[in-house]
Formats: sequence, structure tokens, C-alpha cells
Amino acid sequence: MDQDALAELLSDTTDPSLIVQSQQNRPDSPLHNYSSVSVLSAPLHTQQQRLLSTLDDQSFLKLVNSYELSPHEKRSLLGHESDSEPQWESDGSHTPSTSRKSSSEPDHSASVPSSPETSTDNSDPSPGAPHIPVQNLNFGDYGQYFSDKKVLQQDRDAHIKKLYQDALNNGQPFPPVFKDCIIYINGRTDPDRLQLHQKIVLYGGQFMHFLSGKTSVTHIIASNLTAKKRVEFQKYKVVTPSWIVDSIAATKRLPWQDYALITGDHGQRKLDLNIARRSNSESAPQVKNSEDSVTTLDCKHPDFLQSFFAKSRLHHLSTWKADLRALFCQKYIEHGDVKSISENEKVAIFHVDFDCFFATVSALSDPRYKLYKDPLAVAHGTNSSEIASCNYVARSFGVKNGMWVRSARRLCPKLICMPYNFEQYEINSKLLYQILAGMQFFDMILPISIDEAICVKKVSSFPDHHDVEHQCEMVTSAIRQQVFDATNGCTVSIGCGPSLVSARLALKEAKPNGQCVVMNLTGQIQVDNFQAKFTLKDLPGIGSSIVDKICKELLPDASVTPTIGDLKAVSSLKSLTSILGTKTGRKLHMFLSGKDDEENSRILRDPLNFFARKSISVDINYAIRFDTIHEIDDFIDRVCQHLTSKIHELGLVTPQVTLKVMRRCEHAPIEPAKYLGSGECDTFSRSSRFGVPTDEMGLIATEIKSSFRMLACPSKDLRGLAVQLNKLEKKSARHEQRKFAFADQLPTLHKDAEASALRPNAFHSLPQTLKEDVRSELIKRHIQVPLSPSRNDATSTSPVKEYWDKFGKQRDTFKQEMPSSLDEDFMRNLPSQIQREIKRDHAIVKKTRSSVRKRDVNKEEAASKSWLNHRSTLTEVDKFQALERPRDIYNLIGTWIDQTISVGPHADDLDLFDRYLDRLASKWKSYKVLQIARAMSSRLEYHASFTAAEPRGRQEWEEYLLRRMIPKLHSSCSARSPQVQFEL
DNA sequence: GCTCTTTAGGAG
DNA sequence: CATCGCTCCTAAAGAGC
Repeated sequence: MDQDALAELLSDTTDPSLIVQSQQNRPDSPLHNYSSVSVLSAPLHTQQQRLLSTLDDQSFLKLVNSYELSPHEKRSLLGHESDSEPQWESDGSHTPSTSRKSSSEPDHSASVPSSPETSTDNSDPSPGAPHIPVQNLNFGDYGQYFSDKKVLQQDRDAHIKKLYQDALNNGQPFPPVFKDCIIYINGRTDPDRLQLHQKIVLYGGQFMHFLSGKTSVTHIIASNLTAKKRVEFQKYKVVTPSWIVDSIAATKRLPWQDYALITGDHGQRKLDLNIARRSNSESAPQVKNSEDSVTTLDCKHPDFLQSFFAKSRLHHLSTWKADLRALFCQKYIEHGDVKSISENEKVAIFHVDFDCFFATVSALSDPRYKLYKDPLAVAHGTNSSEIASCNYVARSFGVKNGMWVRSARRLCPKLICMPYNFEQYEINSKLLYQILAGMQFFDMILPISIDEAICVKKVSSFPDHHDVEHQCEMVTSAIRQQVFDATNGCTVSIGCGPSLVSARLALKEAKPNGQCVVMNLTGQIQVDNFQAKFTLKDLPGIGSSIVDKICKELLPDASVTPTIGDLKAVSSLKSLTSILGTKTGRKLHMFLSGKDDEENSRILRDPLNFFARKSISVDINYAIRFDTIHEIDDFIDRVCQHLTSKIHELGLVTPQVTLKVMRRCEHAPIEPAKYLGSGECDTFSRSSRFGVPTDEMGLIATEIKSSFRMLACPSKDLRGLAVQLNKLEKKSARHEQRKFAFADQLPTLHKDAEASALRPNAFHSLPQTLKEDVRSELIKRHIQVPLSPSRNDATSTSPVKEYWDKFGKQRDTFKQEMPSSLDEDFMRNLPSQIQREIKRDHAIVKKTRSSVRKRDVNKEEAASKSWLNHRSTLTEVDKFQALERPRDIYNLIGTWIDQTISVGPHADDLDLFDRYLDRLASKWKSYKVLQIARAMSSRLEYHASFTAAEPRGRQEWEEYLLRRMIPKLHSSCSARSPQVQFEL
């Protein structure tokens, strides 16, 4: 048995693509059908090399040749179903973000086994050739891969476990010493992580390659921990590697406490660690702080988003909520027996809510804080920092959540600020939900937020129908006691009533640390009496703005806080709907009688639909300070990257995106009172649609950037930005087929030809790093290495000439002309603004033709002005250098690029070209500009593939493309909007 | 009339 | 030093036909 090979099999790999199935690889090994090459820490090119060396000659050549294929063909050749384009580059020139990730986060990785779905009959170009299901042969594409990684990893572990059992234990399973253990290994260990991983898997445990909020790890193996990790891992059982070794030796799981890396018993751990954290942070506070200020506060920093989110309470709230909802939906679907509540069903609603959750948890995590004596608050800073939560002592001084610390201190000078402890909040929340589920009492447990849940019990399902209220009291007490015990002192309050509204009001009554059951209110009078004392703001969905409206219209001389009783006395359904609109008016009217309105009770009637995700978005309205539009473009790219990787994980696509911009109010100061806050802003939003729902970052980002220009916010006045993906739907095969591959412009191969010969051009198309690997591989295989097409070599033709000789006649690169008809695929994949333009252009063609016949211009006086302008674009052909035919113009541009690739274009020529583009753009033909830009980009890419060196000319061309042409494209999109300003 | 977009508001 | 003002949903209002 080859232990090393197996250990390697079990290893982490930096890349998902490195498991290669090969029939002829070591047929005598137990792994003959499943040989793998995987490398943990070797540089990427070494991995590539190792990958290459595992292929037989034919597969190897096919793979190399395939580099020249279109992305689509590559996909089918490789049996690769992912919709993102395969990336071979390891130098990051085309995929900077992903390749950076691969090098900086080696832990976030695992090998992926070939899956049976790989190549299908019609996707295999040559059925006679050896099968090469090199799945996911895209070195940079992590998006798709991350979503399936966990499952695949587990499959692989299971597979390996079986191999081991067969090989070492006569097919018998090893003792399940680590059954139900989910184990993560941190840092350097002895034995090393490969061996530990192997042992864990063989002995019934589950191995986790990474820690994330969603994965529940039961144990962490570590030999030593940094101070930061020590804090990070405080919620886990952290043990030394000998726990694994000794447990296996004893063939039973030994008590982890004996091997705990962090000393102190389980119950005390929380406190001990906080003390440890304090002393640790004292040891090196400056270093940490200076790092923070560099990376977190600059919105131009690539990691800004992540570091901001890590500290944002609101982001955490939203994330938790979304996660809880997703979990609910998942469980709801799994257990099909969960019922919704029909309209007439009588229910008891239990509204469960932690008391000042953040403040309580933070206070309990450190013995210095006296929860019931000191005025406490959770906040980041000392002045304009917002109080996320404060305890009841602080509230007695008038301190409120959301208040700035400075103003709170005016009310309560002794107020103590505590830091956030997001991890602990999460843990306590889980405990609550576990307890609720563990009661086995409720018909439904609906997640409202991290600290709040609504439990539903049908009255008909109570054990004793006669004394429902008493049973509710009992359950309520039990929950409160259990949560208090489990969380070491967190209190929950519970309101219980026959409707969602009544339960909410009862909850309000119960707080703090109490319970209020109002199941026995008989008749409207009792309900009214109970409700009358609550304020309007206590009602769900009624905020200050609605209250203000009501006060203005119905209670002009009311007290500061009008109550339900006050309003009930003076309002009618009619008056409410006229003030607030139909739905809101009706909703409030229902509430006044203690009933849930239709929208509110959807959560009971159709919870799955209620909780299903319909949109996803990122909002950043803090620390946004940009100078140029390019910085904003980059930022938009990052935001879109974030979003698309999420929907990719979720398997969703979006047909509509919205950009929301917060712009500093004209009169607002440049820097507001709050440090890096947004200050007073106007908000604008703009949404746009895709012809076909998409999850592609490029399309989405382009659309958003375009929208940003439409909104015409000066870069320096931008204070907030949000990108939303709306109307999400499940991704289906349909969405794949519609793709229009702009990049797919290199000449394509005849599918069955030359499969076993190396085509020089393919070789030279390879990225430099890969080329070297292939070259050495070729030498090893005694295959002739193609000559380098050197520019200085007199005997060789110039690359440009070679290009034209070979492909010039085909004109594939510049073949894209204006679509003669509105080709669907072409249209659907264009940005929506450009779609509109093309449609408009075509509509004008039609109109012109018909109007030439009818000469019926009079009726459209209003439209005629602009309309006539458009018509002129049809009669007067756009010319560039006296050329008219699009093909000629494209060819001219191509030659121009070729001739100036080393020295760069002349400024005068660019000016002429600029003017031509402007003419196009001003005549509603920015799609032509787009096409030209695409063609130019692909030409430059072609040149880039020839040499490793960067000719200055190419850089200049790319600069032109990026800095002038693409903005031009956006600007032509927004030409209708007269106030648009551009910063180039 | 209708549909679609933008804006407002509320929740935790 | 500050400080971490998110993200989901629905409804109303407005625009355009």
C-alpha cells in the first residue's frame, strides 16, 4: 500500500481541478480508476505541470489545442458544465481576483473528484479518443466550485474511506471513534494535517476544510493558537492532535477536556477567554489598530467590503435573518408534514424575544459588567457611534437604541460601552431556536431574527382544550427558564395571543424578562381594553412616518405618543385609507381591532413563500468617499462580484438589477458630523432589465456602471451605493443556452480534425506561464516544440502578417457586423440600454420606409424634431476615413492596431477616431461603438498572446479602450439625460 | 384602464 | 482616535401607454 499516495489523496489542494481520471494510470493499484494529482502548497504552475504529466499524449495534445477553441467548445471538450469561462492563466492577468484568492487562501480548498455527469455523448468530440473527463479544468473559477465543495469533499472522503477499508481492513469499517464529530484542523500539527484528516475520516469522523458561520464544527485540532484564533475559537472544543491519536489507539473517543488546548473547564471558558483576550489585546494593540485603519476605512481598498461587513451590526442582522429564513425553507421542504395555518384555524401565537439581546450577551461575556447594576450599551466608538443595544439600567436614564453614544452620555454620564461579540450572539440565538424546537410543542417555529421567533400552536392541537391559557403560561415559563439556563443568564420575554398583533402587544407588555398571555380575551371590548394603552408605534408596520401622518390629520392636538385607544376613538376605515392609502389604511384599521391583516398573516398561511428569497442586495452607505468614476467602477465591480458569487452559490439568476445611489445634499457639509457617515443625502435609483435572466458578473456590473452614469452623481458627492438583484429565479438549462459569447472570436477548429496533432498557433496562444509547462512536457514526450514567432527573426513573418495570412481572409475577428435582423440571442445579452437603441434604430428604419410611402409627417409634430434627426442617420451613412461599409471600417481599425501595436496610436488619429465614435453614439448607434470596442479588445488580446513582454503600444491601446471608449459607451447611453456629467 | 419604475417606509 | 448608517419586503406614487 502506497501510504504517501493515499495521504496525498487526502490532502487539501489549492485547486478544484486536479483530480484526473485516467484508465491507464497504475492499473495494478487499488486506485487504478481514481488516480489523483493534488498539491497543497506548490505554486500553481507546478500543479499545472503535474496535471499535464498525468495525461496520455492524445489527451495532452487535445487539451493544449483546446486552448485555442472557443470557451464553449472548451467546455464541451472538457465535459465542463460550468457557465463561467475556463481560465488557464495562473498569472492573474485575466482573473486577478480569483488567482489572488488561490494564493492567499490555501485553506479554502479541496480536490474535487470527477463526477459522473462529466462528458456526455454529444459533448465528446471524438468518441474513439480516450475519455478525458478533466472536470473543472479552470484554474481560476472558484465560484461554482465553492457551492458544491462541501458535498464533493464528503463524497470524496467517503470514497477514500472505502478504498482504505478495502485495502487495509478487508473491506471492514474502522471503529467509528469519531462518529458525529465534525473536525477542523488549524495550523501546523504533528502528525500533520494529511495524516490527521485521514485518521478522522477513516474512524468515522467528518473533516472540515474551512470554518464558516454555516458549518458547525464540533472540534478543532490545533497544536498552538495565536491570540486572535484563541478568541475566534472560544466557542469550539479545541484539542491537541494527540486526542485523535490516543482515541484511535484506545478505539474509543477519549474525553476531549483532557486534551483541551485551552485550559479551564467548559462552563468557565467564556469568562476565562475574555480575560485572555483582554490581556492579549493589551500586548499588541497598536499594530492591530494601524492595520485596521489602513484596511477598513478606505472604501477604495479591495477588502473594504469584507472588513466593513465584519463590523456592521446591521449587516449581521440582515445576514442572520436571511440565513434563518433559508434554513426554515430548507427544513420546511424536507419535512413536508409542516402545515401552514388556514384562515379560520384558531391559533396561539407566541412571540419570543430576547431582552436587549446584544447588551445582555455582551455583558454576560465579561464578569466586569454588572448587567443589572451598570448602565451598559453596545457600541463601537465614543462619540457619533450608534448604540446597538442598551440594558434596562441605561434605558432608565432615557438612553435608547440607535442613539449616539455622545448624546447617551449626556443623559447617563456613567454609561459603559461594551464591544460587539457577534459570534456569541449567534451562539445564543442558536440555543434559543434549539430550545424552541426541542419543546416538541409548536406546530411552527417562524424565524423573525437572530433574537426573535414566533411560535405557532393550533388551539385544536393543545392537549387540553379547556384551559388553553394556562397551558400557554406553562409553556412560556418553561421556555424562559430553559433559555436562561442554557445561555447562562440571557432572559427572553414572551407575548402570547390569538393573533400576531395581540402577541406582539403582549410581548411589549411582558418586557423586560416577563411573559404575558392574552388568550382569553372575550369580545371586542376586552380586546380594546387590552390594546388601548399601547402606542401606535407598537403596532407592526407602523413607524414614525405613518404616525406623523396620522397625527397631522386626525390627532392634531394629541400627546407626543398617540395610543391605539386615541386613534380608535377618532378614526374610521375610510379616514385611514384616505390618509395612508388602501392597504396601509386597512391594515391599521384591522390592527385597531386586534386582528391581523392579510399581508401580515401570510407568514402563517404560506410561510414558504413568505420566507423565500426574492432579491439580494448589497448596500454601503458608510465610509463611501471616492474621487473618480474609475474608483467607483472598481467598487461596483467588487460589489457585483460579491453578489454574483452569492447567487451563483444559490443557483439563482436575475432578470433585473437596480442601482441605488445616495448623493450628498447640496447644502450638506462635505464631512458630516458622524465620522465617515453619509450625512444628509438625496437618494436616486434606477433599475434595468436583462432580456434573459443572468448571473454573470460582467453583464451585471456593466449594467450597474451604466446606471450609475445615468444617475449623474458626481463622484465626490457619492455617499452611498446599493446594488440589488431583483426578481430572482432558479437557474435552469434555458439560461445557459441563450448565452452569446462575445469573447468567442478566435477562429474555431473543425471538431474532428487535428485532434492528435499539435497546432503551433494553439501552442503560441497559451499564456506564458502555462506555455513553459507545456513546452517542457512536449520535450518530455518527444513532440516537436513549435518555433517561436519572434518579431526580430528575419526568416519568420511578423506576427501580424502571420495573423492576416492565416485568418485574415476569414475575417472572423471582425466579422461581427450590425445584426441585419433583431437576432434574439444577440439582443438578449446586450445591456438593456443598448437593446433599446437597437430596437429604436430598427423601428426608425421601418418608420422611415413607411413614411416615405405615406409622407404622413404632420400628425407627429411633437415627435418629428428628434425623429427627423434619427432619420438623417439612415440616409447619411456614418463614415470613417471615407469608408462606409462596417466591414471596411473594422478592417481599417484592425490594421491600424496591428501597425501601431509597438509604438501606440497617434493622438491625431485617435482624435479622428474619437469623433467618429461620437458621431455613432450621438446617432443612437452606441451598439456599434460596443461592437468596435469588442473587436478591438479581442484584437489586442490576440496580440497579447504573442509575447510575454508588454509592448508600449498595446498598453496605450488598452488605456484608450478602457479610459475613453468604454466611458464613451456609457455616456452615449445617457445622452438623453441633459444633466449628466462625466469624469474621464 | 393597465403595467412598469421609482420612491418611501418599516423591520430587526 | 473617530467608526463600521444593512438588507429584506411591500405599498404608494408617478410615468407612460
